[in-house]
Parts: sequence; C-alpha cells; structure tokens
Amino acid sequence: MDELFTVNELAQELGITARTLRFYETKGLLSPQRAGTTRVYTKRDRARMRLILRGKRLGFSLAEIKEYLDLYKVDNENVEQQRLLLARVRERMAELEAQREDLEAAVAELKDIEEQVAETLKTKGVTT
Amino acid sequence: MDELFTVNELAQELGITARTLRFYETKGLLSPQRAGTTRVYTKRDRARMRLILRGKRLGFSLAEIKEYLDLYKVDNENVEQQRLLLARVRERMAELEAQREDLEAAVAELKDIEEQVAETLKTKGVTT
DNA sequence: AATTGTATTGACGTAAACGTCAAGCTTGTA
DNA sequence: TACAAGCTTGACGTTTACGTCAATACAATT
Repeated sequence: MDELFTVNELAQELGITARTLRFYETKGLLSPQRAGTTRVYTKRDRARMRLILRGKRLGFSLAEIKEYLDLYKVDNENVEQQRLLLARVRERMAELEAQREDLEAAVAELKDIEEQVAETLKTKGVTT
Repeated sequence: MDELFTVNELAQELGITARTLRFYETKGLLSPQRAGTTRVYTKRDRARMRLILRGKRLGFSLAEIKEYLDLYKVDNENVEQQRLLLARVRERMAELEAQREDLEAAVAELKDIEEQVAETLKTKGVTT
C-alpha cells in the first residue's frame, strides 16, 4: 500500500502549488514517476519535498538545497568520493552552526526587548 | 572621536557593495547623514547594517528585516503601541524557535551521514 | 459519444535584491 | 587650472523563484 499522489494532491498536502512541484522538477530537485505523461508522486517524493521545504525555511537557495540532497545519494564504493562527501557534510554543518549563532543572538536581543517592554508596562500597571 | 565612513569604506568593511548600501537606503532600512550630497555613515549605521546582514543570513527578506528593526524604536509612552510591540516581539521569537528546530533537524541528519561515511571509510581502512 | 475535469508543456509576467553602466558634480592634487 | 578620484542619481539588466495564462491532451462521468 504505497500511497500515491497527483501533483495537485501533493501540492495541497505540502501547502504549495503544483507549479512549484513542476518547477522544482525542472531544476532537478525531484523526478517523480509518470503514468503516461501524468506525474505520480510517492511518499518518498513527499519526504524529499519536506527536506526541500525545510531547506527553504532555513534560507537556502534551490541550488544549495540540491547540493544538500546530493549528500544523501552515497556511493560507498568510491573512496575518493566518500572523502569529498565527508568534507562537504562538515562544511554544511559548519554553516549551520554559524547560522545557529546568528539565531541565538537574534533571540537574545528579542528577549531583551521583551523584558524592557514588559517592565515598562508593569510600571504603568498594565497586565501583560 | 566618532569614526565616520564613506559608502565605499563602509561597504568594504561589511563585505558588501556601495550599491547595496544605497539600495537599502531607498528601502528605508538606513538613513545616513549627508555632507552636502555625500553620504556619511557612523558606527551606529554600521551596527544597524550588521543587524540587517544577520537578518539576511537567517533568510529574512528586507521587508521583514525592516519590521524587525522597527521593534527597536520603542515609544514607551503609548501603552497600546507597547502591547503591539510585545506581541510582535513574541511572534518573532516563535518564528526563530521554529527555525531553530529546522536547523537542529538538519544538523542531526548531517551528523548521521557523517557517521555513516566515517564508518564506511574506517571499514576500508581509510583515515578520516 | 459528448462533456467536464485534470494534467502537461510552453511562454510570458513578476517581485525581490541587487549589478552595471551612464552622465554629471565636487574635490584634492600636480 | 587641468584632471583624476570618488560621489550622486537615474535607468536598465539580471538572477531566483515562482505566478499566470494559453493551447492541448488525456481521463472520467453522464
């Protein structure tokens, strides 16, 4: 029972449009099966799309996301390729760690503002 | 001794172009002083620009960053405005927390890949 | 069989975020 | 004073990531 989806079904499930799914396909991010000319998506395609959307939420471009996804198709025969993969994985992690720092700095500042505002309102006898 | 910068000086310091600084100005993100017609930036402008660039690294649009920056210019007289500010600050924090979850999920996956690759290489007697 | 509903492939449009001239103005220096 | 260096404001170009038709084909329903 391998659930299948049409473009529009999957689009709705993911909160995007069919156009987006087709566009991503032209960009090589996805390659669903076909029933004749009609696209047929599987749960695996859906999972892949969720990774893509997460990448977008993190601010990566489609090109970067494609590289990220390529990290998954591991050819564990070629040692040299494995080494390259490892290096890229570590680069990515470093990027994400840097982003985490930016994120925490932003959160810290917002907390400061929050406290100040809450304080000001308390002074004026307003409930937050 | 309030250090001042020209467009190009500040651009170089921040690793961006003068065009970007001018563009952000037209978008209302910045408003440096002028010496005649020439733009003059202060350390304060530079600090503001660093906030903007961090916002970009986090994947926010210039419009969103502008809203973010507006959270700083607090008018602590108007209680209603303070309440609104507080609400927005909390929304932003929620967004960032969601992003942190995405980020950690991505890092976790990369760690998995890293381990698998390292394991494969070790099996083949390759030093990582 | 005729109609209605989806899907498909172009092709063109668009908003965001700048890049890249072009033309003119000011200013420090030889 | 001539001129090179740096600044200014347009104006148009470009890339990314889709939106929006249009024309056509296939599929399902009456």
